Amino acid sequence: MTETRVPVPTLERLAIYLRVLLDAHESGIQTLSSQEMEQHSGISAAQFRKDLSYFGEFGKPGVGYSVQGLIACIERILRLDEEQPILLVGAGNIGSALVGYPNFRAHRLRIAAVFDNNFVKIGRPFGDLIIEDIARIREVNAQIGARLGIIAVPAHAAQEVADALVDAGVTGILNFAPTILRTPPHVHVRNVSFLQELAVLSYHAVEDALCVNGQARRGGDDGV
Amino acid sequence: MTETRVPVPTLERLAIYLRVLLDAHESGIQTLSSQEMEQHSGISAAQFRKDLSYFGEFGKPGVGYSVQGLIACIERILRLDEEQPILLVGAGNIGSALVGYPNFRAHRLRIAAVFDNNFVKIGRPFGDLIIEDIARIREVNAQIGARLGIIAVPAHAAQEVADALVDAGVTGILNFAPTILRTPPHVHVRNVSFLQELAVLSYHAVEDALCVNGQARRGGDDGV
DNA sequence: GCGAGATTGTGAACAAGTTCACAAACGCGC
DNA sequence: GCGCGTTTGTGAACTTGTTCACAATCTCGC
Ligand SMILES: NC(=O)c1ccc[n+]([C@@H]2O[C@H](COP(=O)([O-])OP(=O)(O)OC[C@H]3O[C@@H](n4cnc5c(N)ncnc54)[C@H](O)[C@@H]3O)[C@@H](O)[C@H]2O)c1
Ligand SMILES: NC(=O)c1ccc[n+]([C@@H]2O[C@H](COP(=O)([O-])OP(=O)(O)OC[C@H]3O[C@@H](n4cnc5c(N)ncnc54)[C@H](O)[C@@H]3O)[C@@H](O)[C@H]2O)c1
Repeated sequence: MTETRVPVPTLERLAIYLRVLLDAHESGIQTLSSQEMEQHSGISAAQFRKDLSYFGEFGKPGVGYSVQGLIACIERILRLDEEQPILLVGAGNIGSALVGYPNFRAHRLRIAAVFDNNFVKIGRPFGDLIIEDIARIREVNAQIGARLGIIAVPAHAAQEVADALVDAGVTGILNFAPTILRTPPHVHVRNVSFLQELAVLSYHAVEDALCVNGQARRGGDDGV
Repeated sequence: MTETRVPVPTLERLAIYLRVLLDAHESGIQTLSSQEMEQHSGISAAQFRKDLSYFGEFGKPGVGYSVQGLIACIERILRLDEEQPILLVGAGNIGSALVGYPNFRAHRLRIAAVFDNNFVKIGRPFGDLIIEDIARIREVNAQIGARLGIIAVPAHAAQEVADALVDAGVTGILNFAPTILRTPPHVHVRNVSFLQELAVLSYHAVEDALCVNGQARRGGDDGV
């Protein structure tokens, strides 16, 4: 385990492993080999072991990994070992789905406050919370101390909301709006784009249809 | 342009380019250089050109790319040049956000039918649609001919829904449920996991906080 | 305690994707 | 038409991430 920078794909998979482990724990399974992890996660056993090797040694040769122990380790790595408060901005469709989502709890992620700028909405209940004025975000987060924020506002408002989140002390942003956000270097942004996902599927769906129905046809495109 | 298999990251970026181009078109811009694309998309000019090179030559040296022309080309590549019907399964929170989402239109993606198995919901209106019985999915898609499906049901029901979608002729699935789906090889699946995204952010958010506040502290973890 | 069988952790080989750098292509002004 | 500044398209170099393969480690039964 030579301490290098951890690849992002590894972090993404860590969350998948964690889900599998929680399921296994639920089912009363005590121990899991990398082989079994491959079965359940679809990620190769070698990849699983390599991923963990960035952080230390968690398994026992000949046995596998303690489910409970590994859960604790991965949670610690991902800082999910203690509750992570989150600021949600945008009390619309997406925001609505998120506040009601029960699975966050299992990962100790909690939406701690919701903000909007529509003063018809401000003051109204939203899930367990009351919608707050976006103007008060700094002040509110002085209490909460959240490092994570979610942007669920229309694209044209996303940048100013990002600025407000950063100003309020957030260093990680999950962005649902279809825009590129400009943020200081210490702030991490991850974009969620359903359109992008569907576009990729669209390409493949038809591509494969051609290969299945017609004869497997490759190249042939003149390109001009 | 040697005809090779197109990398998935390239396809993902194609959707981003398309969005930038549509914005530019909206603003009346006629021509765009790869340099300008970098400005707007955050993706390097070289990457942009390399991505396009998988599909042909679309620009003019010394000038750049015709915005309108490139929009048409990328739409054709992503099969977004004619309407793509989509089957949505699960008329819950996520489903609700999706049916009401206006941006799909701009990409010629249309949710053509919604299915659920809760017979309190079946028959009710949902956006512009009426919720259909999941049992009728094959029959309904015989009319529609959709190749794309979205799974927005609880995790425990996701696999059977996936099977139903495949049976109905779908070859691309966007999956919101936190499970690994088992599908035939010709079916492409993309998973959307907010938890995963947040977990990655959680790692970085705190990691960076340490580097900013405390002294840049690396290693030191005993790992056992 | 010791051999058999299982499984880990990891360097080394490999694959995939990104960046570089430059020749070829273009438009424009003269 | 011709040189000049601009920008493309792309092989080659580089970087990053994945897979392989095997020595080292552990358990268990006897
Ligand atoms: N609905 C979907 O299925 C879907 C899918 C993909 C992406 N998105 C994107 O997610 C974002 C949110 O989508 P939605 O459907 O929830 O939108 P929505 O219109 O339902 O909600 C947006 C909310 O943001 C609030 N808002 C606007 N400007 C604000 C500001 N400056 N500060 C604070 N709040 C502000 C509005 O008052 C509204 O309550 C959009 O960018 C959309 O493109 C939505
Ligand atoms: N809500 C969120 O913010 C969120 C976030 C991330 C992931 N997800 C995931 O997305 C999925 C949907 O979430 P949601 O909040 O919309 O759930 P939901 O409970 O609001 O809706 C689920 C819908 O699926 C229907 N359904 C259940 N079994 C079915 C079956 N066999 N066939 C057809 N329909 C069936 C239910 O009747 C219900 O209408 C879940 O897997 C959830 O884990 C949700």
